[in-house]
Amino acid sequence: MRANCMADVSDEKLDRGARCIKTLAHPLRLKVLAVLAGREMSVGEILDAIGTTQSNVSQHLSQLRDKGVLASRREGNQVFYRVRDPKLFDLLALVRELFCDRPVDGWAA
Amino acid sequence: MRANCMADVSDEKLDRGARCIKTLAHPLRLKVLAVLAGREMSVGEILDAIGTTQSNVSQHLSQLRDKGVLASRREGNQVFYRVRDPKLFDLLALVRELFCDRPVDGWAA
DNA sequence: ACAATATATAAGAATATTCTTATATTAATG
DNA sequence: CATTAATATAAGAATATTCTTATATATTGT
Repeated sequence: MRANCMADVSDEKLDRGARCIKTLAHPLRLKVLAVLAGREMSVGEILDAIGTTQSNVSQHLSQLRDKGVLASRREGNQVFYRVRDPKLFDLLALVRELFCDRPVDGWAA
Repeated sequence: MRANCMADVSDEKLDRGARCIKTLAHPLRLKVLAVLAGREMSVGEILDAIGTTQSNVSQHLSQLRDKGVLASRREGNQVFYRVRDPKLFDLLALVRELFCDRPVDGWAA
């Protein structure tokens, strides 16, 4: 049954699926997820860790939150982001396993 | 250790990872994968199942093959494509699990 | 209320992806 | 070898994404 789990998927669902996957398909967003692995961080901390403009980080964070990948929480002046579901890292590990020659090395050719 | 599996990933590797994920991030390419679940198919058969131009399908198939998602085999006049690693469907199932409210329903809001 | 800090949003320029159209390649057949 | 069928490739137009710059909003402290 596994092999057939994708049969008869409607075009609309394929669109939504593609949009979801697209959410993960950007180096800065992957870096955000890497940095957020395990812990919660404020936008400022993420900004320091990532290295781009404040506006750019903010936009990527919004995108990740809008798609349900991240959750956020305001505390006074700051906003903290976290990965909503740790299964996400299983997914990313699977991506590596599938696309990498030598998984230990990280993302591959 | 799981939560930290993405720490210290180089920018270059993030780029490659994003490109890999991007390969899956298109409705027509997802549809190709759905259609190819389990079986091997010729370009012509895929074309019939997908519904777009011959050129367009061919380009998406190339992209999927170049990234290692699909493998191809020529037999006389025709070229047959297949999913290289069935783990791909585990990955897609995880995407659904993560992004869908009701997984049974398919890709979700 | 005002200034300072942290974050978000808007608008458009820069860039990348996708699609369309036309043409090329490859293999089979008469 | 000319023709047909199947698939691939090239070039550019159409479209979508990302980044930059400027500005807005929210919260805290004075």
